[in-house]
Amino acid sequence: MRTVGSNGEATEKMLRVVGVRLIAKYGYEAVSLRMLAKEVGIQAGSLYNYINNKQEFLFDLLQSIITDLFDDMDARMSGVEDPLERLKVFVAVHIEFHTRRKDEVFIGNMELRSLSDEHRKIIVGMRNRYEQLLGDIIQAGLDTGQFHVRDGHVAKLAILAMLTGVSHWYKPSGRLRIGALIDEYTEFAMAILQADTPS
Amino acid sequence: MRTVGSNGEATEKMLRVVGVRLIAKYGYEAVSLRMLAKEVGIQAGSLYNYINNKQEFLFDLLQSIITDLFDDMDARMSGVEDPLERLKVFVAVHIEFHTRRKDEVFIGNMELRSLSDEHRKIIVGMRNRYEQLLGDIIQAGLDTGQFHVRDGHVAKLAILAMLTGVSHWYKPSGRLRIGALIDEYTEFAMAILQADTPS
Amino acid sequence: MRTVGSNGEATEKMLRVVGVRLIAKYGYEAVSLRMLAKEVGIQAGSLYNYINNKQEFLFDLLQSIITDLFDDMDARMSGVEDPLERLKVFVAVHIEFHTRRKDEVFIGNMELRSLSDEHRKIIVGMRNRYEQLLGDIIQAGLDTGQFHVRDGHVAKLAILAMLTGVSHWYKPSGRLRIGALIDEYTEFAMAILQADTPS
Amino acid sequence: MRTVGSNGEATEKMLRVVGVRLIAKYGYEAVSLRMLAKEVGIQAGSLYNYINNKQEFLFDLLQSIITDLFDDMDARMSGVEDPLERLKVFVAVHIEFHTRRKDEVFIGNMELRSLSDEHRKIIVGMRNRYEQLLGDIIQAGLDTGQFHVRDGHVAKLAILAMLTGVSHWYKPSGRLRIGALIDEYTEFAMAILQADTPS
DNA sequence: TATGAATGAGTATTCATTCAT
DNA sequence: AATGAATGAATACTCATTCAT
Repeated sequence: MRTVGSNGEATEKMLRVVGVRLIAKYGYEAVSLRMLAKEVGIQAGSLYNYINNKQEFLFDLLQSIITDLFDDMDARMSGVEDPLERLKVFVAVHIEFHTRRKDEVFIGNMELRSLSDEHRKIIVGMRNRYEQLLGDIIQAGLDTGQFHVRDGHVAKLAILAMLTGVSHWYKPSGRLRIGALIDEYTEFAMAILQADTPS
Repeated sequence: MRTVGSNGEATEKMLRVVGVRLIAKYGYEAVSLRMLAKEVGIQAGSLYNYINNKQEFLFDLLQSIITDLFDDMDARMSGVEDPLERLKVFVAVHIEFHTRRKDEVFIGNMELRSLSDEHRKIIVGMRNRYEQLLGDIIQAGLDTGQFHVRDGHVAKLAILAMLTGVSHWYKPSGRLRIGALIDEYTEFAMAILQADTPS
Repeated sequence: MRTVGSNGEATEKMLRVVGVRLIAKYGYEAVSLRMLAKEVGIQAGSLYNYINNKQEFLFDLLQSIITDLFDDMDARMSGVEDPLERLKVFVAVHIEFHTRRKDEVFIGNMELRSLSDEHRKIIVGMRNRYEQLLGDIIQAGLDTGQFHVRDGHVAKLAILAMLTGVSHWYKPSGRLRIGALIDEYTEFAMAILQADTPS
Repeated sequence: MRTVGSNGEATEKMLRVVGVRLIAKYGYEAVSLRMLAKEVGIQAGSLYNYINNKQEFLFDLLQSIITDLFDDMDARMSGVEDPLERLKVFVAVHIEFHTRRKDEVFIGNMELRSLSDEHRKIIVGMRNRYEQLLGDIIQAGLDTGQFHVRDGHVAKLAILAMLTGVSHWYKPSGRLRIGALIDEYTEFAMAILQADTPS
């Protein structure tokens, strides 16, 4: 029976937005479905019209986040071959995503612990594949002689931590434009890799 | 009601160690006092001979961690004046602490959300003062002309995220010695800051 | 997880009745929500569909009791002007209420200690206003010369304690009809006040 | 081993005084042995050098209170034969005790519910014997024709409730001297009983 | 699609009590 | 006579989840 005021699609979207916001703020474990339902404007029981259970809800969120990131990266990377150019694209896309969708990537990094073992395996696998994109770029640059860093593996980890860190402090209202940020971080990444700058 | 085996000091130490390990693995919210007590080998109620409540337990852990980090840094930094030398000390101490006491700094970064507002204010204040140590080093290097980075503030954030990241992946059994890690990260930090290397 | 038999209104009424009975018998502190829930026929957690917490449950009970008493008194007192007549009404209504709803007034007198400071302030305020009804009647009778007691304030306290005492021993199955009780207590009250009896 | 600072007798007295005060204020169930111990200045476990358990502690308190009341009454009543004189003594002793030891009689009336069945039987038996003292006085006065109340039983209950009520509101710092109070209440009791006043 | 009443297991915390020292 | 570490059972309360309506 269709209750007066029922409104499936809007509710579903809101659920996702509210879920991300609350989990980013309080953490998955600290967010109760009652709290979530209240913010969405429905009763707790009604959430089950949209989710199977709390754990799958988290998994779906995290999966769609990393999928989006991957897709963004893929689209922008296609056709770019030169390692240095690919590095610049990587930094740009990563920073853009990590500032524009900061809450989402934040929970993507924080809530892996809250996933069930099976779910975590899947998400970590996706994340590893994503991070390997940068690993491959670095290796390619070392092969071509454009990069000169000693330990490409550590460099990859260092650059990823450095770039991802923006999601911890970035505020849209802040001093820095995203473009300027990308320029800075591109220079940092190139410096770490001791990249040759084309004359 | 056997009280044989009462052993306050040992229990207290164990509580701290077990607490850090469990919180690092599952997160503060997901760790129940029952679980904690079981690992320590006492009844849940007996925890209250050592803690006032779960929240204060977390706060005390986090506070002592950052205090130790600060004290370590202070001791090693004393007498060092040159900005470049100070930068090297900062990187070395930070990496050492973040590898040797990796679980502790991990929860120090992850569990700020789980603190009460008042407790969080205190811990964040301490963390800000700690991070400003690096900010001051960078500014001093810019003033002396030893560093040439465009935006010292962003550089500080980038370096801190990069360095702190080791606590997310470091394994004592891994390929890399701490000494080698420090060397790598020192180079990275200097590269980011475009530090002059003394001839 | 059977929800067959969900029946909000009936449960709510029963909760109130059972609550009054248990608190009157064992005292608020000694009554656990488990016990209460068991008597009502639901699980302890389900109580929270009806109450916010144990303390508010008590407050709501006490508040509705004194409100009912006040309303009863108000209704029966309206239109009666003569102090002696008002005294008789007061005694009659008070005794009727304190016999017919003896458990309720009993907890109303016994459980003030169990209220939070804020709740107690409210209930005591209501009780004081109620008791002042008698104080005003006595003062009026003294003013008209119908009563001759030396200290009206002490007389008020004495009469109230005397009347309220019935809730400590009254049994519906006992020897005395409520009507006879009222007659006795009316005489006692008049005697205490040294009221002139109209010839 | 005699611990430094151990001080048995003083502790025992203090325990009684503190116990009465706390139970009067918060109620037996709401007073924890930890709270009690803290006020006395010892650890909770040390209480068991003085009490067998919490329930017996309450019983001992209540028993000694009613015993003291009984003894006071007995001593002052001895040698008095005339019903009216005995009534006056009863009122005087009762009021004196209920004002001077107000906290004690307060818990004596409030905490019967908190006694075990066996303990309660004993205390209620003692209280009934005490109250029967007044019942006997009234009956004697009716027999001699000095009192004229219709229902001696209800009169007994009414007078007892009235007299005992002082323990609910009496404050030593208040307006009324105990002597004046006794005079008032003696008049009230005589009025209730319609006692002949000797010319 | 939504409600609201319900479950049963869980949570942090408190408590009376014990006992080796 | 006192401590302090411990127990085991209890307490108020929360939670994810179910399901008849």
